[in-house]
Amino acid sequence: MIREQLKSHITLAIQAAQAAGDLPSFEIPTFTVDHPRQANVADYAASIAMQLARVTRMPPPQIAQTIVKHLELGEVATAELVGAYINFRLSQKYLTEQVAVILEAGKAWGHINIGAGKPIQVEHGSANPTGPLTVASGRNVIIGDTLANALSAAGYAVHREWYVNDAGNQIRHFGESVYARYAQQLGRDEPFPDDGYKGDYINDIAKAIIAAEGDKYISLPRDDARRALGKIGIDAIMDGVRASLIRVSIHHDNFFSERSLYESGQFERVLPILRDKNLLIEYDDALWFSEDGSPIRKTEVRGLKPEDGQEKSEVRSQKSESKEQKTEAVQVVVIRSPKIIAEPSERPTYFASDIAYVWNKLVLRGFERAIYVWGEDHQGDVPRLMAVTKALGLDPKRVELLIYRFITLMRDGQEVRMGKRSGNIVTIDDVVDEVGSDATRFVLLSRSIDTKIVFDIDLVKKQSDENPVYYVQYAHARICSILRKAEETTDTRLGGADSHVATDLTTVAETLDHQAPLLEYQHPSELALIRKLLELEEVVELVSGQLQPHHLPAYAQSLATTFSAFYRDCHVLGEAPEVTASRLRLVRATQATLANTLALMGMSAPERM
RNA sequence: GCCCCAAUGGCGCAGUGGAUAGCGCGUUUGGUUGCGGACCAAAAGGUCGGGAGUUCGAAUCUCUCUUGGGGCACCA
Repeated sequence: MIREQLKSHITLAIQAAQAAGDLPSFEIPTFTVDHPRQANVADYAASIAMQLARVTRMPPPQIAQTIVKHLELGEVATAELVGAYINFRLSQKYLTEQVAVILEAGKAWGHINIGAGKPIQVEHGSANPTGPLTVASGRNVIIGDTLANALSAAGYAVHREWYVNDAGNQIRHFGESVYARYAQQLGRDEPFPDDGYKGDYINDIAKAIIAAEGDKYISLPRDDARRALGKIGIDAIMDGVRASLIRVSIHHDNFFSERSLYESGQFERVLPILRDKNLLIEYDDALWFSEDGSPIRKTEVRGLKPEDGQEKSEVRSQKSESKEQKTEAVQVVVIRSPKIIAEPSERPTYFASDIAYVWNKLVLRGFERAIYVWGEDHQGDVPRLMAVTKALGLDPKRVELLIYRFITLMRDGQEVRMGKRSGNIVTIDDVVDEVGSDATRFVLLSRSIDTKIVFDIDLVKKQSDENPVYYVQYAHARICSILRKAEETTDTRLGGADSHVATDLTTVAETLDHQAPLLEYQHPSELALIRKLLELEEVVELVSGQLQPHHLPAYAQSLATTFSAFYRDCHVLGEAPEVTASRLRLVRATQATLANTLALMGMSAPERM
């Protein structure tokens, strides 16, 4: 990447200056080369001279001058001093060459290799398998999938996983619900459980089971029937979820069963690690994890209100003693208890699963990093997962938890309230049916994960003409139109081959891709466009490094805008043959960049709209 | 009460310790005898919530206050 190149040039210049005695001896600190806030100032700028003022005891402008004196940039760029800033402007020659680089890379343009093939897991989705995929979970999977795309482009070996919560109380309620509907449809007078799932889809599942297997479960003992029907129901739900995911271009490498952590004995094998460190404590008939191994007191039980004033004041005085203590609240969580479920051996708590699961990810499967995409409702669970990761002797930096804020769905000017239990849900399918997958993905990606998104279905539909998603795709379609037109009017200017070869867009594109560069680009709008194309690598670095997918839509829009300026200023077809050919190559490179950006976001790049 | 997140033009949001804080929408005024007008240009619009601190330099880091959102079940 050009930014890295410039950095190493600066480093070399500093070392040369030191060797020549122009700068004193010191260790070069980490520094950055950035885009100036105002693009017309320079392409890149370094403020290293100001950083070095103290260590060199020289005035910053003089340091900058000294560095520039020793800078050898070749024909890549020119350096200019502005005060203590070293400003770089990429040369026309360099920029022109980059178009060939982009065309050569093609679909791989934008791929960088900071990941070096390291195995990394992105777990996303993982909604309870008790109902269809909701639009609320849509943000989860779309964030996760896009990050996985970006990490993959950044050179990591990415594994995409969905964690199926197929154990626990919710699953029991779900099984009971399916059983009740099943029995009711077979004419039994079966009461529907109070905690049951009331959605119509439960009826559909029951109906399908009856159609496929008849009434055979009715004669089984109730608990057995409940379990069996629950399992069938989960499979049915997950089949539906998978179908919904495909519609938004999301693929998981694995659907990991929570239950398998117990059935395989993994959980029982991990537990001794904590026991050996004396971090497991028996209290009140339950098994607890205590981060520092201290005994459990009632006041420490998460969420339990102190029962008398004395304990309460004890807690308060402890908290207010020092600020360090406040931030390091000890994590105390129950692992299993007969109060949660009568047979704790069958299935401990959700947190117990988390323990075995993180061990499974980092140790058994050897992912260097495990990224979790969680909704804000799980925000409170972050400290305990980090605590147990540490307790297992694993580097907590390997676990990265992304907490995104929920979306508010609006329809007919009103907020749509959702709840899986009540059956009042808006599925991702509903939204995709109305506004399409591309718009759904773009809208849900367009803001930082810390920002609540108001997804107004009517607005997204109504505004479609002015919607950024169409603006971006329009730019791509327009490019394709130019390439098509080039094919119609083609002659030898398209690169030596006989003029009848180009029969479709692909052929034109391939011809362009392998053509030798003809002219050096010099129009400001041409050069601005190339600079913008080069940013894709930086965006991939940014998104994968900071795990912030919202930079992608922003870049896509900015790229489309820059292309529009070029389109306005630089006519492509019908110019002098070399000009047309050069600009066609640039247009083609823009198409590749735009298409790759859209692909990272999981969106289509339409040739016509 | 404790924890997490946020506060940046009218609205919605970007912003990596660095130069004159950007983008979209909206508003105003313009632009087509051109490869797709689903387009483009110009203008107006900011004490970056308040205060203190660190730093050569703070929208960005620290502390504090204010306001808003979320989380604080032996639920998942």
